[in-house]
Amino acid sequence: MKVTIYDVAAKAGVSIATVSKVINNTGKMRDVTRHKVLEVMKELNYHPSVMASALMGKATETLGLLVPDISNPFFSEIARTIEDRAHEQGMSVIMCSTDENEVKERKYLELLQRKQVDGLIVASSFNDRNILKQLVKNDVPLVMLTQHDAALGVTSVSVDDFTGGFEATSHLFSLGHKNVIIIAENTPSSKMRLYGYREAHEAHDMVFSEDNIIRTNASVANGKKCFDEILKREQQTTAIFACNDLLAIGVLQGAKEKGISVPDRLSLVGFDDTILAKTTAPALTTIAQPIEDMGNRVVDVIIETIKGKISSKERILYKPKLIVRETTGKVIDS
Amino acid sequence: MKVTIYDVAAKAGVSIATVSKVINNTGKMRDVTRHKVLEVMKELNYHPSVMASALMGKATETLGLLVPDISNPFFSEIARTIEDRAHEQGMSVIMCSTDENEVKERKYLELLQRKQVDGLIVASSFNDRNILKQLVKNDVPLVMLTQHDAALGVTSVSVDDFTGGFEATSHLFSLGHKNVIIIAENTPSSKMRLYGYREAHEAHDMVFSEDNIIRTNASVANGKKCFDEILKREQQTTAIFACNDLLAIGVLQGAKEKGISVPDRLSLVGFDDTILAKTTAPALTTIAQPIEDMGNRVVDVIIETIKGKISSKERILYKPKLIVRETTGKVIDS
DNA sequence: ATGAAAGCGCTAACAT
DNA sequence: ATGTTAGCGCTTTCAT
Repeated sequence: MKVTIYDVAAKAGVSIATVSKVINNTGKMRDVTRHKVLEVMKELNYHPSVMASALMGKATETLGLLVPDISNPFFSEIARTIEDRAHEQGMSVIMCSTDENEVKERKYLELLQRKQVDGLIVASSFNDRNILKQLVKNDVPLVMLTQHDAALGVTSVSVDDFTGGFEATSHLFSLGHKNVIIIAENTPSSKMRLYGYREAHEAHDMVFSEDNIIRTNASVANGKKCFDEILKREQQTTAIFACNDLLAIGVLQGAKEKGISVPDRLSLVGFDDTILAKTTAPALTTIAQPIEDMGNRVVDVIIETIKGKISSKERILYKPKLIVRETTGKVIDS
Repeated sequence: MKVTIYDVAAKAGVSIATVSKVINNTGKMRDVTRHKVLEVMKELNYHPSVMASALMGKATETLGLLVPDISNPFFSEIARTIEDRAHEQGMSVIMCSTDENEVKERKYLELLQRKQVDGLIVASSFNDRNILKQLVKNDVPLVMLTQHDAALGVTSVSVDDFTGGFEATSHLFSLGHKNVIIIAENTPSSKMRLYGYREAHEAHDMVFSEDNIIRTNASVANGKKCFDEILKREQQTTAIFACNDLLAIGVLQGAKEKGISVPDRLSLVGFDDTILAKTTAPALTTIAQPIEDMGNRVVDVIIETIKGKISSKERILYKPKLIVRETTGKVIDS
C-alpha cells in the first residue's frame, strides 16, 4: 500500500506533526530528529501526497496552460520553454488546446479550476473577456501570454505586435511593393499587427484599403486557401504579409503549386520565426519573437503572482525582430 | 469563498451524503431531491474538488505524458491528438519533456506519482527499464507509446518501425543506390528501424557495414552535424536514411549550404511525416506514422487500463507508409 | 430515500 | 523540541 505520513512517523518514532515539519522545513527541531525522519522517508520511499496538502489549502504545484493549438510550432516551442522553467520550480503544467473555441475555453478553464491549479497562463484569445474578468475577480493568479488586455488588469507577456506588423509591412514597402495584402487572424495579437500594418501605410504614404485584409485562422491549409482567393483578384499582388508562419507556409505552398516564383513574382513575410521559417525553401522572411525569453518570463511572472509578490500589473513587451531570409525581394516591374 | 458540498447541502436542505450521491450518480433517491440538488449546484456554481475526491481514492482524471521533446513536431502533433481524446473523456494531461535524460525521467515520474495521475503514457525511452518495471509492479497504469518492451508486459502503441526502416532503405536501394547511410537515435524505435535497414540489405543483396551507421539525438542541428561528418568521408555517399524528420531536415539544410543538390546528388528519406516533411523544398520523402490513430488509440488503451478492463498486454502495431516526395531519385552515375 | 459519521493524508494552531 | 487535535472537501458504509 501507499506509504503515508503515519508510516514514517511510526517508524521514526515521532509524531506526524514532526514529520510534517521536516517535509515543509518549518518549525524547529533537533538535528538528530530531522535526520532520523529524513532517513526513514528515504527508506520507505515516502512521497507526500499533493492531494492531501492541496486539500489543506496548499499549492498543487500545477500550472494550467491555455494555447490555441499545441501542434502549432510556435506554441509547442513556447510550451517547451514554459515546461522547463516550471519544472525548475517544481511545478508541472497541464496543457489545453482551445482552438480559440469559446466552448472549449470555458470547459478547460472549469476543469483546471476543479483541479485547483495554482495559476493560469493564457495564450488563447477569449473573445468573451468576461470569463477572464470573473477569474481575476476571484483572485485566480493569471497571466496573459502573446496578448494584453488593459481592462483586465493582469500582467501580460507578449511581443510588440504593433511594431512587428509595422516592420513587416515597411520591409515590403521599402522593397518597392505598392500593394501589400495582409492575412490576419481574429486574435488580439493579429489585431495589433494589423494596426502596425496600417501605420506602415501612413509612414510610407501608401493608401490603405480594407480590401487588402483577409481574415482566417492559423493553419497551413488556410494559408493556401487565402492565397487561392488572392489569385482570383484582378489586380496582381506582389506582396503578402501573413500574420504567422503557418499561414505564410500555406501561401508558399500555394505559390509553388501555381508556379509563381518567390520572391521573384511574390514577396512574403511571416511572423513567429518558428522552425518552419528556417526549414522551408526559400527560407521564410519573418518577424521573430523571442520565444525562449517569453516562455521563461511568463512562468517567472505567474509564480510571482501566485506568491502574491506582484501587485503591479505590468505589460511586458518584447522586441520583435525582422529576419530577412529568402522570400522577400525587390519588386520587379513587368 | 469556495463553495463546497456543505453549501450545496445546506441550501438544498439535504445532507452532504445526498449531494455526493447526485454528484456521482450513485444510490437511489427521489427525482425531486435530485433535481433540487442539481438546481442548487447550478445556482451556486458548484464544482466538486478533485483534490478531495482523489484523497478518497477516486481518480484524479489526469494523465501523465512523457515525451522526449514536446517541441519536436512529431510529439507535439501526437500530443495534440492525445489531449483532445483525453479531454473527450474528461481527463487532462500533464506533459513532460524528458530529453531522454534519465535524471529528468526519474524526476518527472516521481512528480507525476505524487500528483496521483491515473495513468502514464510513456514515449520517452527509459534506458533504465527498471524504473518502469517498478511502476508496473506497483500497478501504476502504464502504456508505452512509439516503443514496445516485451519484458515489461504492458500494452504498447507504435508504428511497425522495423518495416518502416525496411521500406525506407529498400526504396533507396531500388532507386539504384549502392551505399545507404543511416542516421539513428539511441531509442528503441530507432533500433527497430535500424534492424529494418539491415534486413533491407539482405533482401537487396547489399553488404551491410557498421560504418554506415551514425548515431545522434533528434534535432535539426544534429542532422546537419552528421551530414558534415558524412561529407568528410572519402567514399561519396548518394543516399541517407535519417531516422526522423528533424534529422532529415538538418541534412537537407546541410546539403543546401554545401550546394549539393537533392535529389540529384543526394537522396534522402526521413521518418514521421510531420508538418516539416510537407513544407520543405524539396518536400521530404519520408515514412508516415498514423499520428492521429496512434494518439487516439493510446488514450483509449490507457483509460481501459485504468478501469482495469485490460488484462491482455497487447502490442498494437500500426502500418507505416512510405510517402515518396521530392528528396529521393534515381542514382545518377557520374 | 436520506442522513450520521468515520476517515482519506496532510497542515497548523495549540499544548505540553 | 515534540505531540495532540481539529479540520480541509469529499466518499461510503451503516443506520434510520
